[in-house]
Amino acid sequence: MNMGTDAQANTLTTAQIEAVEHMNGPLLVLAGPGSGKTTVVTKRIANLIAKGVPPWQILALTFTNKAAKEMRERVFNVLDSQGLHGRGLTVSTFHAFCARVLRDWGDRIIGTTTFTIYDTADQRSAAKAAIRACNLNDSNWKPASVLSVISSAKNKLIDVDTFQNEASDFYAKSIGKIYRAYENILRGNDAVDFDDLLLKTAQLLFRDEEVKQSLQDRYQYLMIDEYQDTNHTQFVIADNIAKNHRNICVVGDPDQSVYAWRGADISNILDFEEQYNDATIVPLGRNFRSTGHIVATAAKLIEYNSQRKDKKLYTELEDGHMPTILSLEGEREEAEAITNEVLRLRGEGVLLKEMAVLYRVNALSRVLEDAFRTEGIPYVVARGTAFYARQEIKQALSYLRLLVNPKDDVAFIRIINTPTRGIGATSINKLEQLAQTYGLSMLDAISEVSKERGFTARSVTSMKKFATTCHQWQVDGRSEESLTAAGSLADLVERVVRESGLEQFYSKNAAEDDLERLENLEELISAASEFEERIEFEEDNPPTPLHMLFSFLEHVALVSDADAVDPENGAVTLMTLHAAKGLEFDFVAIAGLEEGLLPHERSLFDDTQMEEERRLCYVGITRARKHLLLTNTRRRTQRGMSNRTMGSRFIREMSGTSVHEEVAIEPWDIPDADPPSPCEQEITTGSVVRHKRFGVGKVQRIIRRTRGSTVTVHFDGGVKHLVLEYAKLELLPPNTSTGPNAIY
DNA sequence: AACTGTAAACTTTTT
DNA sequence: GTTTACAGTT
Repeated sequence: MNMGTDAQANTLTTAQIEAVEHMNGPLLVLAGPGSGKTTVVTKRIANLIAKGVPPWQILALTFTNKAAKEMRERVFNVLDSQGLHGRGLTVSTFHAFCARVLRDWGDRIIGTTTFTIYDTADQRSAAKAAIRACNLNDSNWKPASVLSVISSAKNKLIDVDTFQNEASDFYAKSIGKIYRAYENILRGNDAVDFDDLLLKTAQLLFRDEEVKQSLQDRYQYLMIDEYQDTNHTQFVIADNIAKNHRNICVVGDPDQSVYAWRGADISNILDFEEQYNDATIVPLGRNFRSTGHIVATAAKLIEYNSQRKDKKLYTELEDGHMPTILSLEGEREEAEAITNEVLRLRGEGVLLKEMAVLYRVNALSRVLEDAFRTEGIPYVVARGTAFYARQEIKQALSYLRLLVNPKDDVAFIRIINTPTRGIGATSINKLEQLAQTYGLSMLDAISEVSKERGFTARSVTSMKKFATTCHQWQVDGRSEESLTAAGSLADLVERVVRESGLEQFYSKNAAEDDLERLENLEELISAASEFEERIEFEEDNPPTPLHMLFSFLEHVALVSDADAVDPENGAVTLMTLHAAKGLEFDFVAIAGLEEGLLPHERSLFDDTQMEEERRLCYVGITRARKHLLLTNTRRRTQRGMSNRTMGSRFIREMSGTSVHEEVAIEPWDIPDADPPSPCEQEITTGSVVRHKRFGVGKVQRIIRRTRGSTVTVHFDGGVKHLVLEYAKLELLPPNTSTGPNAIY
């Protein structure tokens, strides 16, 4: 597995050379998949340095830590070969960069530089508390949906004041109130969420001339990768840094924009020419990665998107193997077909680390994992975030967070009684009240706890002991002794795991999952130790364990799934299509090409979302260098229910001279063990069907087409013409009576 | 206060 | 099929 194409060795195309040698002024590189984008970016950075730009004046922003790491390594390699060095060069993710800015200047905008970064679960707790604080019913106001509104506001640079000013209806006004309460909670806890990292940095650039000057002066050259996936707030940050020198280079591909749902604003890349009207534009259309049939298939698919600039994608590589589309009976068979292909290709000498299986939703990984395990094929699931979401890890991290940020009440509440130490819900509520009235953090409020205030003797003792332990950790984390001690971060983490009682708590039972939790805690300690070894710091200014802990917690908060992809591993990678962006493999399998899965059901009725699904599929296809296998099933079990499926429209769109279609199961060959229920029989004239909205009706007429068959159904409420594919009609036994109250 | 079992909701994708 | 929330029991 590799990022970027090395295949082209040292010869660059004219277009690539133009991009590499461009120095000053805005530059837009429109880089199709496999067009040597990473090569161009790395060589361009190296070229800037070779031409005398000090490395520390260059800022390169990527999407994942893994991409940043890879880019940094490749730049350093190029520099090494030229006898140059890149010390001080900043290659970072957008979020990590903003976190660093706020570590330096955060006191000017959020009142602290020692903030905690809240993850999704922490955000949910804060949002719940905010909803409660507004006296709103949290069954009507779901934390998740409220948060998504707040998040998309923040991604558009809309702060609380603006939001409330613009709120006109009851709904928006209520959300505005929750937004404000949520912000108050975060500020009170010295915490930021993911979106705050961007929003607060952008605001800082607006409001604080000194910060703006400092950043503008330092970063004379700005480079942004995956520009099609940046949101408006990110644009504002970049624009403000580059405003004066205008040395901004953005690289991206509108056809690979797959994060609109997360606030990515495709107009950032589409309007770049207008924003920077003297921009040089370099299109890279030649694909160096994939063989001819694969490129042709991808090109064919993406042409179905209407909202796009036509861009030719071509290759001069040989045609190679045809992509195979394979239809299987169920997901077990699908997984088996994929492992079979993996084994076959391994026999041909393809390395396992050069193979990947991609899917639309994480839930699909389970069956695939089973198949890989039974076949004994090494595999890695790219799910970097999952580890840190485990309860025992979250608990350990909460202890660590409280250590560096005593105001973090969300962390406090999570661990004050884990492991159980006799402090129940009532005591915690009372403590919360107490903290509120005194304007203290919950941890600090413990000093005000007493029997006179209505706490039980047991809880008072427990709480005081808890506070003392936390305090001791803080003191030791700052101590001079451990300041220079090697392994101090890992030691600190280990100590907290032990002294918090977590270790003992999970050692008590011999239960299998407790054993696993213990192992995970061990793994957290090794992760800390690994982090410690890797981190770079100025020699004259070694960090205290507490500082190290800050960086570690920040690192942990900003990992992405794709970061878990280990190029050294001799294993097949399993991951979502989203996580696969920017990667490439010799062999790629994409599972679940079915209507409702890819494209996902939530995109079926929205053209814009449908186009994003198509781009996602396009991204998947273009990850493959030589071998591509696309699979689907006739029936799939989801949420414990087995359902019939329909082949993805994308298959139809791709099929043609460049792909090879196979049906492993004949359409009528449905296994006897699982006889068809009435619902699975075909709808014909006279069939009685049920529609979600219109109720039960009788089919009067069917017009069959390869695409978009229509049915005319006589419902009680009238005659309707429906597109069979979309209507999701449920077939009922022929003699069912029709009518509004008819029950199957 | 702590633990146990059952009901309900739930998954798109993620920094 | 999995996770979370809540009610009921000790």
